[in-house]
Amino acid sequence: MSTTRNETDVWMHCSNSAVRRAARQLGQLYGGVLGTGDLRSTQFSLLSQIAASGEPTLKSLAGDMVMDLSALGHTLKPLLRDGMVEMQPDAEDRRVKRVRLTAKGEARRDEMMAAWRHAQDRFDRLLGKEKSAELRRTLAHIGSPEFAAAFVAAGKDA
Amino acid sequence: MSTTRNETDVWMHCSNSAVRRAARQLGQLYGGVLGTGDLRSTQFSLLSQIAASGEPTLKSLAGDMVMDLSALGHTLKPLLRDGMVEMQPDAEDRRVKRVRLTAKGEARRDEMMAAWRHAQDRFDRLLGKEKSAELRRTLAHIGSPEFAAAFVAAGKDA
DNA sequence: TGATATTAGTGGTATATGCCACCAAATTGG
DNA sequence: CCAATTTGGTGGCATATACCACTAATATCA
Repeated sequence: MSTTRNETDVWMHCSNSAVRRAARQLGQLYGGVLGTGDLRSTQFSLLSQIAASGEPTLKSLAGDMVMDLSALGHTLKPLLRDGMVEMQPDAEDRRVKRVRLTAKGEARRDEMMAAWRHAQDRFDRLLGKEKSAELRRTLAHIGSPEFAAAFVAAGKDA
Repeated sequence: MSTTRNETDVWMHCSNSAVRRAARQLGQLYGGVLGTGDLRSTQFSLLSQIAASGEPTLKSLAGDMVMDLSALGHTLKPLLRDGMVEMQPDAEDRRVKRVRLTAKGEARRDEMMAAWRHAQDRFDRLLGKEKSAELRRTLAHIGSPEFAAAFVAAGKDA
């Protein structure tokens, strides 16, 4: 009755549309596997990055996530409210705030790890392990500050 | 001062995190090129898909965009308000509503096409034309209903 | 045909994310 | 050391997106 899928579809031409569409799909699929627990898949990502960073400042975390600083602040609010993370001002520079996981946050994240691995395994199997790794490399590159800088620089002339 | 970028970063392991992060980056970069006009890059994508589909029903458009039906409804609201699109009930089936671009919507979209092409060209040049096309193919596959079905089916056993 | 199930959309609520204006703290230049 | 600038965060507002409960219209089938 629809879903005509022809060559005029946007995501065949526009990388931005394509990656957003894929993000929606993966959000649904991973979310389905993670189930309706305390944490959504985006929050799981954020907690994981915080854990990987140690005790990052909001600024550096926003940079790592390629997220607007204020967007990060907003996104953290429910996690603070639910006691998954805590924030405290830096001792050296009183402008700076650092985030870290609470015990509860770590516990919840640990509980989700198994389900996440299921989802990721399924994805890898479906796309092929090598293709999947290659895709992550490409996307990591696109998300890098070097890529952003080069993209902006490429527009200086035109 | 930060951005330590080590192998523990989430997007090296999690395709979902990786694609979301890349989506944020491209949103910024394309958005920067498109400038602060009437339409954001997401709205441009949506208008383009509507144009490509002819006069789609909300349901089929949501399917094409891999978007929740209600999310699509919400996303369309500002576009309706600003007269970019219009909706009318289907003649055959009174449950169904169809969307189409207004003259204004088409005009605005046309105005943005040049800027969009600049952004896309820059992206293609930076990543390499072939790699870029390959990426879009991969992402289109991930966004396809077949992929979603296979992903869900792969979880039936475990 | 009439009860039931399915389908398409709507509205509410919550998270996700960006831009802008603003504030406080720190840095820099004289 | 003080004034101007830069830097890190916050809050408001708007869009993006999901899930749920609900309604209206259609399709099914006994």
